[in-house]
Amino acid sequence: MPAPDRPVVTRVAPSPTGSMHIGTARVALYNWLYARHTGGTYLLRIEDTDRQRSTEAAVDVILEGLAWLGLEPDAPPVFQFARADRHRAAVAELLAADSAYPCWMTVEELAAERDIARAEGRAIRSPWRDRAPPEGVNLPHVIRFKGPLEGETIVDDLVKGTVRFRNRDLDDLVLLRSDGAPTYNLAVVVDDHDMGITHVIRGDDHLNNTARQSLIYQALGWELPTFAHLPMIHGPDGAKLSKRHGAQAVGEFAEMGYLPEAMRNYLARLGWGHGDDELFTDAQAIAWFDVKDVVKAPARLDWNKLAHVNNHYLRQADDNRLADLVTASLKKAGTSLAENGRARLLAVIPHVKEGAKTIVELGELCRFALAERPVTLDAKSAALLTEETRARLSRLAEHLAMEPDWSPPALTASLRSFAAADGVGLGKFGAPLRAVLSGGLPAPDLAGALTTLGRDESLGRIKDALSPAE
RNA sequence: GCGCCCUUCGUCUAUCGGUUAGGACACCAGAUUUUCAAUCUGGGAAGACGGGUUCGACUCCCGUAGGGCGUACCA
Repeated sequence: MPAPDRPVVTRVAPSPTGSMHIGTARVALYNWLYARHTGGTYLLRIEDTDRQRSTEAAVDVILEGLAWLGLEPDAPPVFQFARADRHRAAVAELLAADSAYPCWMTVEELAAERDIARAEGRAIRSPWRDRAPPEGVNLPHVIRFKGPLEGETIVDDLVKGTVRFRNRDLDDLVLLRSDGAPTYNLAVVVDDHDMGITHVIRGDDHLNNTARQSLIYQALGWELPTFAHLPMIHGPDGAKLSKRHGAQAVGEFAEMGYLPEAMRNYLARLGWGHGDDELFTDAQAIAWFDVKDVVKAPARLDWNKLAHVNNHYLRQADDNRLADLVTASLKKAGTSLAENGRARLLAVIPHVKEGAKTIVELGELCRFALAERPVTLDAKSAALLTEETRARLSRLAEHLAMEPDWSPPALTASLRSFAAADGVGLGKFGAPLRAVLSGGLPAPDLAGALTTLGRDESLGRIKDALSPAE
């Protein structure tokens, strides 16, 4: 346990695989929240010891993902691979202290031992643990950790509580591969120590590793950090979250039109709670968050709730920002804006954003306003234009043209007064009016649609529909 | 096989031995109505199972079942 007066240092340590799992995003968020809550520091380490998969592009995906989420680290990232010499030096220390040993087992021998060990229900053991080196000196070998065979290792986890492991169930893990490359379990310990990490907050898929890592800390004579293992995020069906559940990577959520602040709120609430609070600001989350309140059980991703949270933030978002996002989203879908597109977007967004769950959906709701005259009507809309409704729309156009105040309340009143004057209910001309204004695309209420389009465009669209193209 | 973790409404959660087990999303019904949505009102919905401990258990202990993770010269 770190000294209580030492300032908190947390870290998120993803491996660059080409995408950033949403679970990683939540781990980052919790580390960030805890660091902010305690006035500590939040760091990033790229675990790039797997040279095959670790590309610059894969690293960028992580950096961009964190930036998008607003969870950038407080210092430049540490690259694990670059610290390989330091890791090897730590192994030299372990070797000198008789806490590690070279192992010359061949892959075949290892496979055979694995089979026997499994059959006997025990951990694998290397014969080289207590044996002198072989004759031929330069044979390839790995360096293994020499852990205790008796007693138990206790992990005091902030989330899971006290977890006990019998040391005899723990095998002597490989520290250095036969090519001299450090392994993950060694590297994390050395890096977390060197980076001064006080709280290791990570996915609970690492809980089993923790016992063996604790042993390494002890062998090196280092103070243990506090551990907190977070449950994983599953798909709606309870299985491990994967592509087939709709999305898995942070970038996919961004592309689908979720707002980063919505993701933060949703992810924070998934596996952690503060009474009945559902929607909260970053400041509130920081004030309330504590790792010890994290739930123990894995949580399932719920698209409905995410949509609800996203809608909440969409309503609050600045319209200019939304216009930017919608523009980008439409562009991705192959629609580029006309010259007055920006102005039209800004006019329509306030009227439709309450009904949108995502940016993509918001874009769909904006489409009717972006259409160029003459607006093409879909079949259903065209069918509404009978002789009778045309005549009524014509009278309505005259009526609206005289309306001095082109605002929602005035237009609502105007539509009512027209209905009265024409001796019909709103239902008689509401649908056709909507049809000629929107062409059949989704649109807000009539007054909202008229306001969005403006006087000229609205009257123009009505007029277009009255003189059908021959 | 062995080891470790987990288990409250469909989902996310509250409860920290004594509650009519609360909230949110979703769902259902109704209201509103110019489409869809939004909005408003109301409703149904839970402690996996079996043993203990206790005056009292969702809460503590044990077992069972189910799920997850690990068991790599991946991370």
